[in-house]
Amino acid sequence: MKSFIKVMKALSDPNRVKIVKMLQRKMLCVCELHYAIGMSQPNVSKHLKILEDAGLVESQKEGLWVNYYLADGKDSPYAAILLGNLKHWLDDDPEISDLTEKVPTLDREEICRI
Amino acid sequence: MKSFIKVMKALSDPNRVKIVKMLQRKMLCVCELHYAIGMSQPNVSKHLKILEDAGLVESQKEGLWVNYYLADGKDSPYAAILLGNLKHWLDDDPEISDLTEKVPTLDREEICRI
DNA sequence: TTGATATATTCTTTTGTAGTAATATAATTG
DNA sequence: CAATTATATTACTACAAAAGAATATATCAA
Repeated sequence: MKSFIKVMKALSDPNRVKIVKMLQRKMLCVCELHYAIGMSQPNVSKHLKILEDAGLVESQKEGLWVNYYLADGKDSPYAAILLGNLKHWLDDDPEISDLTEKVPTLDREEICRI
Repeated sequence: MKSFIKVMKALSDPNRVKIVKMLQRKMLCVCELHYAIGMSQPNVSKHLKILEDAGLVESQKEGLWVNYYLADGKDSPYAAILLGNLKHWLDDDPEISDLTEKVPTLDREEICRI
């Protein structure tokens, strides 16, 4: 029950859903999400932690950056199914599509080094 | 986005998940849920309203009783899919199975008329 | 080692959600 | 109509979650 609730709660916040939808396009670091969504960096970090705790997202360090990407679902079957559903869901939401269309143009070298 | 968030929020509460799992077995009235889960009657009513707003549950009056049952999913595709998933999910959870096993024995004539 | 940069954590404030208690509504029965 | 009963609503309290600000950690570069 607990792990199911964790997944549901993690996906109950619009900002976290935005993050998930963006990560569907490609792996992103914190500052790219921070820049694209317009959320504070600490906030992005906290939301990513919640998504990671729920088994929806994984991360890997790459020097100074931390790459976040969608989990494969081995940890949580609930997360796996929901991530599968979210592949098609919400694509027609303007707030979402605005963001996901931005993703391919994000260049962390340009965004973060300021 | 809004309707998706509504469904996720509705399913983010253990008590509401319990209600959904019980309604998988059969249609129930408020006092049956109140009695079985041990939650106060006003609380059950409020949770049912949240589930109904999310499109997960529907209701129909029958005299003094109000019968609640799982929605068919015409209102919300998100609700429909999640309800589908929840058919197999959480069946092995002891807290859930204790409740769902009780469902067939619930007799509203006996429970509510006191 | 010092400085710079990306990320994480903590603290505080604000907002939202769950629970309880009391009361209101609505349908049924006598 | 009055009394009863199932459900809904409201007001209030307690707790959890979200955002912002400040600071800490960790890695890289010079």
